[in-house]
Amino acid sequence: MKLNVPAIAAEQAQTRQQLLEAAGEVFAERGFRSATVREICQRAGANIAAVNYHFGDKEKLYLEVFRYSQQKELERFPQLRKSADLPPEKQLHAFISALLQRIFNKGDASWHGLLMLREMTEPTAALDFIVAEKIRPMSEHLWEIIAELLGCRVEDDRVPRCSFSVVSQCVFYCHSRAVVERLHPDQTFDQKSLDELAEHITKFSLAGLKPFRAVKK
Amino acid sequence: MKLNVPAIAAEQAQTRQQLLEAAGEVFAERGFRSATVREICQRAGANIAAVNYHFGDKEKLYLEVFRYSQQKELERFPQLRKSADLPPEKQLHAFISALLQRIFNKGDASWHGLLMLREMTEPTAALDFIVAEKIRPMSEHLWEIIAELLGCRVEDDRVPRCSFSVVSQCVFYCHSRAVVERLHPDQTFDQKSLDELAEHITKFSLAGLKPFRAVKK
DNA sequence: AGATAATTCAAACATTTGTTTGACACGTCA
DNA sequence: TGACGTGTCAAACAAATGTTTGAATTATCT
Repeated sequence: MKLNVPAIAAEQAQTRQQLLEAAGEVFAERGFRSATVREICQRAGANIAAVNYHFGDKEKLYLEVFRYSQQKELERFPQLRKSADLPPEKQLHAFISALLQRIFNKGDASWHGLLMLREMTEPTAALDFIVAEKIRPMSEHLWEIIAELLGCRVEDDRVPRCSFSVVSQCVFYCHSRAVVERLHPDQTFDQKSLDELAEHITKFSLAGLKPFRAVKK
Repeated sequence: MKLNVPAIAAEQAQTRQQLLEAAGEVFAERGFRSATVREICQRAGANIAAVNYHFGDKEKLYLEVFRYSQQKELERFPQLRKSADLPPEKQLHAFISALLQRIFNKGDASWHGLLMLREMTEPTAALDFIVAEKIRPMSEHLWEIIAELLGCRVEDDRVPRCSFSVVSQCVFYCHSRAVVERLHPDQTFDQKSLDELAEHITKFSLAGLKPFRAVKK
């Protein structure tokens, strides 16, 4: 079964990347265990032996997918941090909005979020990588915003709890999407809904933070 | 391999139930696909053929586990609804507290929550059952509380959004437990922490609801 | 006790699946 | 041109796994 002539050298060295893309899809759809290297290779247009040749085995491919995913997401969403000149209320809104954008990123690789979701219920070494490279930086950024809004130090006990209260409202629509869709079948997640959602969460959170504000000093 | 003599007739008719218990554990630990009927039967002290004999096949066993789980939870947590004589603020606190108790139920069947978690990332027919039998009733109860706090009708658009903001803070510690543990390794989930958490979420939510209150009429 | 149905058991079957193998194609460089 | 390294391919291998089977065991009822 020979492919057509064009794109010879081009596709040649791309097998590895196509495997990563296909693996990302399949792992996200089926999970590590249920995903088969046969399907991955088929979707990548590669031979069954390609995975073992390029990555060693299925598990090494899985870990490599996360590095690849993280790298691609960095290209897609370069900034998100550093806007310290804005008032903290605006910063919080920007944070929430950006987080929702990432979560519902329908772009060319919507499997990033799904893969992370799977790591939640069944953590592997990949989750340590994700937390260290992705979640902790975001979390610390949010802490700074929250601490400023509360008027306390970042190390204060109230900061992580209130941060969780904010983040939880965002990730909820990702984690519990299946339930939300069953409870409210008409709910959509287009850009307009996302903006409204960010608005709601910001309003709710800013008000929710108030009783935790440090006493004037 | 003969077992010892005592508990003959007792264990005999229990094979089916022991299979359900063991299946609940294994499905929760490994997921539907990765769970093997061999391990389930081994943990239940039954023969490999027991699953097919008592339930038909692995998938029917899986669905039966959810019915069994739901039934057991109803025995464990009978009430949770109906306390309309209390002020809505107290009702909200009771709801949040009860939800956290359920989520972190360490009792004789801590796999209920894990199983639900897996259904989130990979919904099957079981999720429809759960939503209809378990989640929707709880959700509607919360709607009534929220509507009363907001001073609006249950059908108002603000009600489901604000409800999600409340529920999300509770289920977050279940869904993102793996991340929370990595960010805050010292965090525990004993009874005392749970009470404090319920306190926090209630305080945050009651304040968060304020700007959404209907204008006086 | 004896017949009948229900249940359990060890073994085998058929399929799936990750991995390996050895041959083949292609480009590079001496 | 010829040797060599890289990448690809079809086929096969070995292990795991859901399911089936037919005999053995146990319970139930007359």
